[in-house]
Amino acid sequence: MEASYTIVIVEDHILLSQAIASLVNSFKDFNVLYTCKNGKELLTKLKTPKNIPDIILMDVNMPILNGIEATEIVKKEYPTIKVIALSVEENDITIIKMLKAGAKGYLLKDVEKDVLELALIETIKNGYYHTKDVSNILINSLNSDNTDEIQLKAREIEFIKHTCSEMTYRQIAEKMFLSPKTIDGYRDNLFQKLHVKNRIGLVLYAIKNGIYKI
Amino acid sequence: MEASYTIVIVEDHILLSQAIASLVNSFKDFNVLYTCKNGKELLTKLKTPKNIPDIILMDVNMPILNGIEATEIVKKEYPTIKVIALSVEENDITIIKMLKAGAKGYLLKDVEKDVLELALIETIKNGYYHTKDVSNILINSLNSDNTDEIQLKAREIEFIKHTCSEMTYRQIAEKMFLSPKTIDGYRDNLFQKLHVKNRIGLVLYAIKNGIYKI
DNA sequence: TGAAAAAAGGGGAAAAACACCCTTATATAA
DNA sequence: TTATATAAGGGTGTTTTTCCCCTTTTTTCA
Repeated sequence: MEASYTIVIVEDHILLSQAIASLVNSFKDFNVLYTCKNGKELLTKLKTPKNIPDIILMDVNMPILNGIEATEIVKKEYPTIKVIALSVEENDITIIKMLKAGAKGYLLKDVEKDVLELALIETIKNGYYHTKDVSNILINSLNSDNTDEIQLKAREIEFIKHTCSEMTYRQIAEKMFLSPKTIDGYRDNLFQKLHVKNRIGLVLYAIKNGIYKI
Repeated sequence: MEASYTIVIVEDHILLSQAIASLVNSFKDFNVLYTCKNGKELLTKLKTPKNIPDIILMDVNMPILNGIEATEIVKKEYPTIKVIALSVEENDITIIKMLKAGAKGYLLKDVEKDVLELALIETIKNGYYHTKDVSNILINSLNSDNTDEIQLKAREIEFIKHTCSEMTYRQIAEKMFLSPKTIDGYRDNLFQKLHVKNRIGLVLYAIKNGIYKI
């Protein structure tokens, strides 16, 4: 029988993308339709009906259009496509965000290839696949109500970015056309909001959450 | 003819490791002997003579024993094995460190698979392979004498780590059983040494160089 | 072994960061 | 339409950081 399912890989590192493609192609019943470098490229591709796959293997950290945003759009526009997240990120919040966005599974990049194959099979069969680790994270996140997203405003993000660039608050004030006193307000506000003690806490938060890239 | 060359892959993310293995096995004339999760595992494996490969594809950022240290040891103990670095790291210093350690090539993880194959072929044939980008970095590094390694002392690293944990200098002084004034000296010294403007620069440096892990 | 370099400690002052608390528009939702 | 939230701006005072200068002690090495 010709029961082969089509996979699309979205991953910004081409070599890894092609390597994973090679692996997936070695699985019985699965073959890779094409690969993409980021979410934007994927959305362009999907506009052609013959480019609609059964499953998308989606990296989370990508430039231009990241995995979370891309998944949201894909689920809205092509609800039949199943998305499996593939990431090095073990961060609870990222995982939850990705699942909220509509991913049917979340695989860490240090699983065995058999797990990947199983995830593909199960997702076709049952519509989803979760490893034990991810299930645990999900359960924990339901218990503790840490789901309340800290929502940062564009202006606050701008401020944080400048802080990360070793600028003094006075310099930031000039750059943002605000008085140093207003900048003081931004800072005080963020310290409280993000539960940090000082500028360094801000920088750490920014790096953790992808606001500032090293 | 039976002219097949053996490859070992050292990479901490198992799925990627196996994916790259699948890719390399698809190349004519190359096949993967085995894969390792880190440098330590590699060194254990290499003790058995039949586990000596022609080429090692070595990730740079790994836990336990990283690519740079592992390469140094491999080159010393098994000088005939050729090491090719495989990394997402585009950082000049990392690349130079890796090449100094004895790597015969440095590939970024966003090259095409053909480049990987070419690198393997060329390394067998000529003993080395460099992409244009890496060659440029090498040339630049020879011109500018930024080769002078910044050598941090254990005590300085301790200080930086504390700084990264949102501690004030007074708190650090207590923790390190030093007077706040001595801590001042550490800081001033490091600012100069690492060419940074303030604490934030220190934190950024620490994260970039793996001194402080987020 | 004696000079040089590095580590440890410090004084004083200016600048910046931090904390707390306030006003005034301006939306925005009940 | 009146509460309520939110964005922008600010005052005052304390603490911490930063900078530039210095001395003493300990290592290092020529």
